[in-house]
Amino acid sequence: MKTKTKMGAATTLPLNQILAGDCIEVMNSLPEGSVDLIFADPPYNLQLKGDLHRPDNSRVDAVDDHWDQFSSFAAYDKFTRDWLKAARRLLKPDGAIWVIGSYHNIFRVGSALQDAGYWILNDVVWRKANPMPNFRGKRFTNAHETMIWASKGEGAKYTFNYEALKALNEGIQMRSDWVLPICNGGERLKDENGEKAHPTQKPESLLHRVLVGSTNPGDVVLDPFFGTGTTGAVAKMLGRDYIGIERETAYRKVAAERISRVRPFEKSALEVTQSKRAEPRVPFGQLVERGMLRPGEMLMNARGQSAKVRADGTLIGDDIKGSIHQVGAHLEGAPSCNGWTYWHFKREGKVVPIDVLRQQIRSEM
Amino acid sequence: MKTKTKMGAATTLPLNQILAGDCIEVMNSLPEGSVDLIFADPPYNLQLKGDLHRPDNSRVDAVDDHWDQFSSFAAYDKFTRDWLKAARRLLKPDGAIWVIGSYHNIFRVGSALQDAGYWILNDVVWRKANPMPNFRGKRFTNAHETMIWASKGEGAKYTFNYEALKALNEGIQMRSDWVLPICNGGERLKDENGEKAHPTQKPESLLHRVLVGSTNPGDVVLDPFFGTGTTGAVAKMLGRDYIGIERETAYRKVAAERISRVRPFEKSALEVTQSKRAEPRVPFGQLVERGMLRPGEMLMNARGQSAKVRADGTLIGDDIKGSIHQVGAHLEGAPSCNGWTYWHFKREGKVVPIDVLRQQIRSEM
DNA sequence: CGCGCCGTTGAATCGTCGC
DNA sequence: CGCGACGATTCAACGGCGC
Repeated sequence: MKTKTKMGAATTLPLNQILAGDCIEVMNSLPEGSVDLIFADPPYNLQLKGDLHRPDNSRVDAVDDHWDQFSSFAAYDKFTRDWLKAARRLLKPDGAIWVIGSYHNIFRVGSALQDAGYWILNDVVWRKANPMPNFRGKRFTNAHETMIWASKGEGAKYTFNYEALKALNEGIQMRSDWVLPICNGGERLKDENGEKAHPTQKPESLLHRVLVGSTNPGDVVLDPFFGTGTTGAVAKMLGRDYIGIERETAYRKVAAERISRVRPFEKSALEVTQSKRAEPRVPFGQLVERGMLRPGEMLMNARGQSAKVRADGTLIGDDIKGSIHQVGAHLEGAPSCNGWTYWHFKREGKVVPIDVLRQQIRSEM
Repeated sequence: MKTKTKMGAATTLPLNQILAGDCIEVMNSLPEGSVDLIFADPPYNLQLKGDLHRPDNSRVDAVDDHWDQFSSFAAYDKFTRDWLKAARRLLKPDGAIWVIGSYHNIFRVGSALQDAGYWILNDVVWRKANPMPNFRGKRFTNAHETMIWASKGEGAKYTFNYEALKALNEGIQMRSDWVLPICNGGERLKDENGEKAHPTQKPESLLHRVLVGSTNPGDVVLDPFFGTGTTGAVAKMLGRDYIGIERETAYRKVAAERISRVRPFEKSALEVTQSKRAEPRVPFGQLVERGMLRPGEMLMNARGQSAKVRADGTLIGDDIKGSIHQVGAHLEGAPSCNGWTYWHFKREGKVVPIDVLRQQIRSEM
């Protein structure tokens, strides 16, 4: 696994390392536009009675009056806006960000994301298969957390491996609610005393879905609140490069040991079901040029209507000339039409979609 | 059913009526501290542009109504803060509020609630059993909406009928994620032309759970964005008093007719919420995400043929890629194959069908 | 009457490339 | 940046109709 190999705009990108320090300062020291994906699990230490600290570690005396409550939100908002701004600088133009939180902080985070210019693509609910019950019976069992997935701005491109996620879900497109168990059992990291090493360790299954869905092998994934390194561990498994930032020495130690034990999956297993969009374009005219279809030959649609192939790869119907797509759309009175699946030709008595010929060309490429 | 009977702090409370006008002005005309619960379904500010077509080229009937148009986030925020302030004035000290929204607006709403001094009790996810798919394959199916439940402030009392909800949930503590179908079929109200009367009518099952859980019979429930009156209809069924506020004459008319047809204490709404579930579907990909099977690992059939597991939950054999079922069917030359019983993996020298892993997941759900 | 097939529909921020 | 061309893309529920 490579370390310190990719060059950024200004300085070297420290790949597959856990950087020590405050995430905002560290992010500001990294080269602009160098990261494909950010996954962030920021602290949400709001409203925790008895042990309330602001994100800057100053202690909050009391939250029993309205003013102090507001000041606490204001401090959290400032912290959120600051780290989101630093994160935004690091993202490539076509990069994306995931942030996870609960009702204590996710509304602050979502608003700050929108205000900073990020473009929300989905909010995704992690529905915990085995949440902790609400012991006092005063509220609903808090059985989910919310993730926000956002691109760098409206109109920005982003990576979405639609077909791979659909495959993960056995052929049905992946929904915005994910049912996954919380992290426990052997996956839950323990410290020297046998206590859990981190209070909110995220399950690897969650990161697996995030990274399979919104990155490609070789992409750089940054986690500014690395904790015990679930993001790094799954990135390594999946052949992605990671950069972790973590303030606490104890977490960095646990994370480094954990990741060193991870064995990456073999490369061939990382190739994932591809979308047709990724396939090379084949102009319809090539079918004519190659003699797979002859000028003058008739194509048919499902309703038995036909159009004639011309030497330049256009079709001519009763009252329209144009591409396979245009003539199809015209006949259907539809705004658009995929001519490849719409039109058929006859060979040895059988009616075959012309897409078969395109597949043949692609397989030879 | 009573109307205009309860006395507020200053003036008469107009019970079981639909008030015409802007909700902020109307709320400001009602007596302070007079309402037990507010349920609000404000405009979502969807920001839709252009048309969207299904793969069959039919056009999606978008929510493009004038009431959902805002010029900016700032304008939406001002609107939200204003109506939340007016609502807060109306609430009794031990009252509570529910607001529903999607990722377009819910983060603005949640932040505004917190800033106004409300105390969030839960965020509750409505997981739609039958959402509209993502037709272009560019994002996750937007399969849920989010509701925020908040008391008037930290430490305020609020109504929570724990046992009633537990009973509704077959004896298990009610969770923060509710699986309910969207409103269609006979429940969906139509106008004179047979078109849907309102673009975003909420299902009665949703309101049923909200009102059973957070009000008592005789409580006053206010809905400032009444629409076609689902809140009023369910309140009447359950023996609660309602106050609706709605700007659009057409919606008020439909709502009034609808509510007049409601018989109180009908049990039908109860039946709606309790749909018996078949065994939950477990996608094979979950075994991979959860680390029960490793990408790169080999599965075997009874004849000793094998295929390799990939990171997206597909298999790759000698000459075929696809789902566990597809690859199995291919190897057998059969039209179909149950991959769950067909494929086996090795653990500690023993060969085990993968269905064992599926059973394990189901037992955790 | 029942079953299966077909058409319709739902709070949707739903392309990308080349010229 | 605008414009035109290419061409990719859907799940569950319900109602109506035909057999």
